[in-house]
Amino acid sequence: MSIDSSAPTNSELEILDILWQIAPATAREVHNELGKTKKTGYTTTLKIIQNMFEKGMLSREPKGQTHIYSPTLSRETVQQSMLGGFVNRVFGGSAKRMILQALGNEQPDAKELEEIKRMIERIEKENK
Amino acid sequence: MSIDSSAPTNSELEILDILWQIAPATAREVHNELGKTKKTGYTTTLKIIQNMFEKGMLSREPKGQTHIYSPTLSRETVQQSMLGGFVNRVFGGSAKRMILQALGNEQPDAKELEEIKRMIERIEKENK
DNA sequence: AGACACCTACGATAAAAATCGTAGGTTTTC
DNA sequence: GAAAACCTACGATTTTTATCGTAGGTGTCT
Repeated sequence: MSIDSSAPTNSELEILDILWQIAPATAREVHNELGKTKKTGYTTTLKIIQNMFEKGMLSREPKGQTHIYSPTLSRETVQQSMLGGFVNRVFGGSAKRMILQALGNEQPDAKELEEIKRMIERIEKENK
Repeated sequence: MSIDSSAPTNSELEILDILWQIAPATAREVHNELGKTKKTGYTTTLKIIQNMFEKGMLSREPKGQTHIYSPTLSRETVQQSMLGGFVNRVFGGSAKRMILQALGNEQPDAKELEEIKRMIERIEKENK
């Protein structure tokens, strides 16, 4: 068993990423988007989408002879749970260490730093 | 091909985690540590360690009839590259969005927030 | 020397993920 | 209404990861 059984695989994440932008959409539409950066067959995309539906990651509605798919979870929800798993696995559960490393390595620009600082100050006020 | 071909799998990461603490160490020693939280056989641990050696993730030296293993990359280096891959895959490359999400969800305590703020201010000074 | 304990290497198996081919059904178009 | 162009479902294959069993070597203890 995996650490987070609801974590999408990389291929699933690519599909979610597209669906979060264009949902509701058919498998064909997802595949066309995917085709811009990937060269796999249509049935491959379809199969992964069907697997995701089986797992409950996508919902679907029939339309004519095809299906229209949508993600069941929001981008934020999935990001949050994946972030939690990642921090646990890679940073021993310490979000602080992960953030410090990200700040050190990714060199965010001044505007981004300000935004992060504002976020921290807001949290500090809430905790007071 | 995966997005980051040097990314350790979860099992590999568990072993790295132990080796970063006790290296240099034999497969048996790693397995004993691992046994505290996992109940897999010794040959399983050994096989993963051998695969990691094949991939270049571990170096080893013979000692008597056994081998002594060490990670070839530091914890910080691996964390950094995994973090980069994760931000790309899950947050579309935006470290800022990832950090904001982490701050919002993980509820770090006041001391940690201060530490992060100090880090930001240090970076801001460097950029001036 | 014989028994026991330990080690390695190697291949077998299992499970999960990714990929594709094919068969069979609509819809569209001439 | 036949042909072309879609669609779906389903199974087969490949690849990767995880797991273990077994065969065989080296050393140790009595």
